[in-house]
Order: sequence, then C-alpha cells, then structure tokens
Amino acid sequence: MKIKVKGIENQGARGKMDLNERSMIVLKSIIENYIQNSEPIGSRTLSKSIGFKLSPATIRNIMSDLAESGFLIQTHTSAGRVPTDKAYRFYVDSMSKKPAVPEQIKQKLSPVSNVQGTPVEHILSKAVHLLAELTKFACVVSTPKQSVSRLQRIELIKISEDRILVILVTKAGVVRDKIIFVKENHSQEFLSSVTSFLNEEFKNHSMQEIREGIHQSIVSDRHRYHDLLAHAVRLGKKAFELNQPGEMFIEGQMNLLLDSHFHEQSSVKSLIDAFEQKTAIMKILDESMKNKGVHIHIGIENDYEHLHRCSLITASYRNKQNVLGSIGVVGPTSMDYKSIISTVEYTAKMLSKTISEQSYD
Amino acid sequence: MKIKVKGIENQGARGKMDLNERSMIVLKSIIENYIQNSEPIGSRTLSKSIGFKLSPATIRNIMSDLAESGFLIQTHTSAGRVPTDKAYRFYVDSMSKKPAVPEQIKQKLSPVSNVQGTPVEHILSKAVHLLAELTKFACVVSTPKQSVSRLQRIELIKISEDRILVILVTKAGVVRDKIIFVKENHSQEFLSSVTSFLNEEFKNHSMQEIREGIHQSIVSDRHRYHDLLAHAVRLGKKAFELNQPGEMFIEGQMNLLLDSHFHEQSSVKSLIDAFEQKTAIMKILDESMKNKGVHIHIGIENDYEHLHRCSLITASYRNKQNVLGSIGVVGPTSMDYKSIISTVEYTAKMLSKTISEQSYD
DNA sequence: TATTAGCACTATTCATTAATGAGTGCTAAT
DNA sequence: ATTAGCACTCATTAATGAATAGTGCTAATA
Repeated sequence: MKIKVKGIENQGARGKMDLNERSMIVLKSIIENYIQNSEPIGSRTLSKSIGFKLSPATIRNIMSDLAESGFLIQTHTSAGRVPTDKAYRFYVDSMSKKPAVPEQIKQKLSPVSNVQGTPVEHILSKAVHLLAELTKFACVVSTPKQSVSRLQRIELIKISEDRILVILVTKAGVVRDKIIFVKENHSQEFLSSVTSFLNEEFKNHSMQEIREGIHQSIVSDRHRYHDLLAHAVRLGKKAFELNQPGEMFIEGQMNLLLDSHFHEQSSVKSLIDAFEQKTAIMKILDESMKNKGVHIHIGIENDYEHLHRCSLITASYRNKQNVLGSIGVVGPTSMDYKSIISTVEYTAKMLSKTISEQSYD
Repeated sequence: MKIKVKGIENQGARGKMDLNERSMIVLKSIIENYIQNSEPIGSRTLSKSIGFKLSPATIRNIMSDLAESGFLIQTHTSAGRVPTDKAYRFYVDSMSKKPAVPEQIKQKLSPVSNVQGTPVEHILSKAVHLLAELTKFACVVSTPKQSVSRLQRIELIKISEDRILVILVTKAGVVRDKIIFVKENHSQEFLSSVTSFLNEEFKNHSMQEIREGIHQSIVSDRHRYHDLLAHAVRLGKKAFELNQPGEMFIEGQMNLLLDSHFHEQSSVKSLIDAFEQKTAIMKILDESMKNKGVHIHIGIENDYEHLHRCSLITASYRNKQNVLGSIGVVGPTSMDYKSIISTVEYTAKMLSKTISEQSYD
C-alpha cells in the first residue's frame, strides 16, 4: 500500500492530503516509535520526528481522533498515548510488502541446514533455538503430527518374553518408538513375518488411515495369512495406537523477562501459566498448519486469556508432501512485527527445505 | 548428628552447654528462619523463637562471633544478618538424617511410573516436569549417556539410494536414530546381512567399546565375510559415530522468577545466561553420575560464575546395569535443603525403578 | 566468667511534601 | 483547517522527617 503525500519535506507548501491518510501516517509513526522505544511519544516530539510539517496541536487533534476510534489509549490523562491491539492489527494488515530478510539473519540461521542426517527433532530444536536467539523472544515449534505423516517402515523387535519394541519411521523422517506388552511369547522370526506383512500392507499410508483401516485391510487379506493374522491384527492395533500427544519445544522463555513490557509482576505470572499449560499455544500452532503463510495473533485476539498481552507469529513447515508442524514466536504485542514476521517466515522456509531434503520421498 | 543440650525448655536451670554447640543451634535457627522467610532475623525475634532462654544480647554476641567466622554477613550496619554459603554448607553437612518423603509428594510423583512403554525421554521429561512443579524451582535432567549404554540392537534401513537410516537401541531402552550418507547403492538385502553381522558382533557391548574396537573385531573375523567386510566396516564406523552430545531437559525456569531471591535484575540476567549456555549445568550433572547419592553444590562452590547465587541438588538415575544420567534442581542458595534433597533423591529412585523395569536386561 | 539489661547509634523503610516536566485539552487567532 | 498559547493534570523525582528494626558497647549481675 503506497500512500501519496504531496508537499512532504516542503515547509512552505502545505499540500492537500486526505485526512484519513494523514492520520494513518501519524498512527504508523506512533506505533513504530512505540515498538522501538517502548514508551509513549508526545505530540511535540512526534511533530518533530514526522516527515512533514505538522504542529503539535494538529497532531494532538489527530491523536484525539485516533483515540476515539479505538486505535490509541491513554493510561491516564496527560500521559502519552499507546497503540491498542486494534492499532497493531491495522499496522500489520496495512504493512507494505515484507522487507527482505537481512543477510546477517540468514547467516545466523544457516546452521539449520547443517544438521542434516540428524533426527528431525534435532533440526527443530536447532531452529527454534536460533530463532529465539535472533528475536530475543520466546519461540515454540511443534513436532510433526503423527496422524498425517505416512509410513515408511515399521520394525518390531523382541525385547523380552512379553515386550516388543515398535519403531515407526515416517516418510517425513520422524522416528518414533514405543514398547508394547504382549501375553504370548512370539519368536523373533514370527515378528519378522508380521513386520514384513505390516510393511507391505501399510507402507505409504498415513497413520490415520492405518489406524482407521487396520481391520478391513487385514481381513480382506485373510487368505494369504493364517495364524499370523490374528496376532498381526492385535500387534498392529497396538503398534499404531496413538501414544504421543503433539509435542512442542520451547526456547527463550527467559528472554521475555528482559523485555520491558513484561516487567510487571502480574503479566509475568500470566506468561508462566501460559507456558506451563502448553495447550493454548499448541492449539495456535495447530491452527497455523491449516493455512499457508505467516499467521499473526495479536494480544486480545487470542482466545486464551493469559496470552492477551502477547502476540504470536507463526508459520508452518512442511516436507514435499505434507504440512508437518509449525514454528512461532511469542512476544509482547509491541514487538517489531516487520522484522519478526519475515524472520519467522524465513525460518519456516529453511526448516521446510532442510526437512524435505531428508524426507523419504 | 544429634546435639545434646541440657536445660532446654527450662527457664530456671541454665545448663552448661558447649558454646560451640549452642552457636550451632543459633546458626541453624537463623538459617532455617531465613530459608523460610527470605529475610534476616533480628536478635530479639530470634531470642523469642529459639527453643531455650537466651537474651537478645547474648544472641547478638553469638551472631557477632558467627559473622567473624564467616557464617553470617550483614549487608550493612544495622541490618539483620544473612547466612553465607559456608553456613549452608555447614547446615547440609550437619543435617540430621534426611526426613522421610511426605506421602503427598510420593503421590504427586507417582505418574512417573505410569508412563511405562513410552520412550525413555518421555519418562525423563515427565519426571523433570513433576519435580519442577513440586519444588517450584528450575529442574534439569540429562538424557542417558550414549557411551556407557550397551547395544541391544542395530537396524539399518534403506531410505533412498544414498541414504541409510540407522536405528540404535540400547539396553537402557533408549532409541537413537540418524541418517548416514553413502556412495554405494546397497540393496536392502545386503543391509540386512550387515545388520545381522553387526548385531551378532556387537550386541551387549558398550558404545564406547564398539567405537574403539570396531576395527580389530571386524578384522579378526575376516575369514567369515568377504565383500561384506569392507562395507560393514565403513557403515559400522559411520553408524556408531557419536553424533549427539548429551542432551538435557529443563523445566520450570520461570519458577525462579517468582522466587524473591531472584528479583534483582542482575541475578535474573545471570540465570538466563546459565540456562542459555547449558554446558555448565550439564557438567555438574555429568559429575554427579560418578558417585552415588545426592550431590549438593552451594552458590560459590560452583565453578561457573553465573551459578554463584544458585544451589544445585542432583542425583543420578540408573538401570540395573549402569548409571545413565542425572536429575537435579536449580534454586536459590536459600532453598529448603531438607525437603528438596529428599525429594530429588526420591525422584531419582523412582526414575531408576521405572527405567530399570523397562530396560532390556 | 558468662550473661544480661540498657542505652546510644545507624540504616532502612515509609509516608508526606514539593518541584519538575511531559503531555493533553481547549480556545482564540490565523 | 491549522496553529499558538495557556491552563491543567498526573507521573516521576528528590528531599524531608518520623518510625522501626537492628546492632555495638558498657556496666551491672548471677
């Protein structure tokens, strides 16, 4: 969005400008100043810092209007005005195209692609760690959802008489393991048969499909296997049971404490709660997987009350086939949206690239 | 350590007591009070709260002596006196036998044993989470050291032409995976041969041994395998290469912020650094694996400067065969050592029990 | 000789006050 | 429509003083 303004930088000529657009510029200046300095700017200072000539008094009028429309609030009479969540929303919505990611940031994120060959979890944790370091806020990333990823391979390993170690490898490159307890003492050979049966049968199917279809599929194949069948059904059901809820890595929580906006005791407590009980943030990350691009949740827009003073910037990452999870930043509503958004976007892109390259299809 | 004191609770008869022992009691009272209330206690108040009759003036003399011997410091004249790290050290060293773990705490930790069948990492993360919840401090746990654990099984799975997924299962029940890149395009069948060869050869050996002995062992077996050999050596070397440095889970960092002792800006910053760069804490956890029992590091005793205002209580956990890692609490030097120590000890015990039960030997 | 009472002294904390200053709102002039 | 000027508000800061909690020292005491 380009705003045309006549007479800028020209003291003498006062160009005609649409009031609306002018107040937008003022609003943006206020927001940007607040983002930078974390304290309200006065009409006088603003008048000086703004690009074109406008007296403090005029700016006061504009500010007054903006306050009336809900873009600004005063904490008390005669205090500077501070942007509301509505203002931030306007700001990000009307944001000119995201700026290019600075070379410096790209460089600092480059280690993400240097951890190829390591488990996906390591890549994620590397990425979220770097992102936290760069943004100086708290960052989160969700691990790939098991349900959507497709099976690459299953292994059943006999551990003891009554325990079998199940290893699931998904196309996305995620390895999950669990132990299942069985009553019968199967031989390793028998398990190998079941293993190859399950692999043949279910390779390339999503976990969800497998779980839903495990009965039908096996039943229809009845003629090929005999005593194997009953056991395979049982083992298979157990093996594919969803055991792990979505996980989430958090990094840089402490960063938030250094941020001036969270110095008040009450909001610190809120944040602790929000991170303690991870569900709310997890939900936002999940939501973010449904659509492409960067998602922005500003303060009060968040359903969860403890996050009302935070903004979340999230973006999903994927391999060639599926959206796997998402990564995001949790910071104060007055964060520097411009740079954070592009940094998150870039990180997600890097992540997708790295993971795709070592995905198994 | 039992201290015999005559005349306690008896105003009239002033029993003879060794001055030293009496001052110990005073010191302990001061420490315990400070642990509880986080603020210095005055001679007058102490005189009232102490078990036996002793005037404020006498207590002042004793306190003065204690200060001279380095057990107490005054932040400034006419402020109450506060225990030094030396005092805490005395306190924990002279502590009477650890109190039994309260039933309530046992109950709250019981979920640790309810996660059997899940990966070891989950058990650890559950334990450290609960510990943080109970102690209200930050808690850490190190994942099992790869080097000491012994091999249960290795699997090589062909992923693509040039990539092989290696899955290592240790006796301790830890599953590790990594991808290795190869130049030759091996068939899955060939990999199976290598797999069984490696399994036969190395099962029950520690990773360290395997890594060190992989040459000799294979060479001495030369007669049994032919072309397999060269590849097996290469693959084996790659597969067993140490790829992951010890990991560590952290929980409840935020708890520290609510603690009154860390409210000063400076010490918060220190803590952030300490957790950011995990090596120092990791080192203490590693150290703790060398000896049995609970380890206590008080403030200045820590090598790492950022931890000078913290105490760490750690204990190792193990399976039937090996010490695997350790778990610990990071809190202010004025923590309630009595209860924290026994809680950490109990948690480590629970952890050992749970992990032993699902270990593979 | 060890303990205690009493008193002088000191430093923190808290509430009050006054000065300062940044900022707005309104009105009249341009 | 814009601006200058002025009155007013409220937060922040520093200074003041009273109250408080604490020690150190000395002389009296058991």
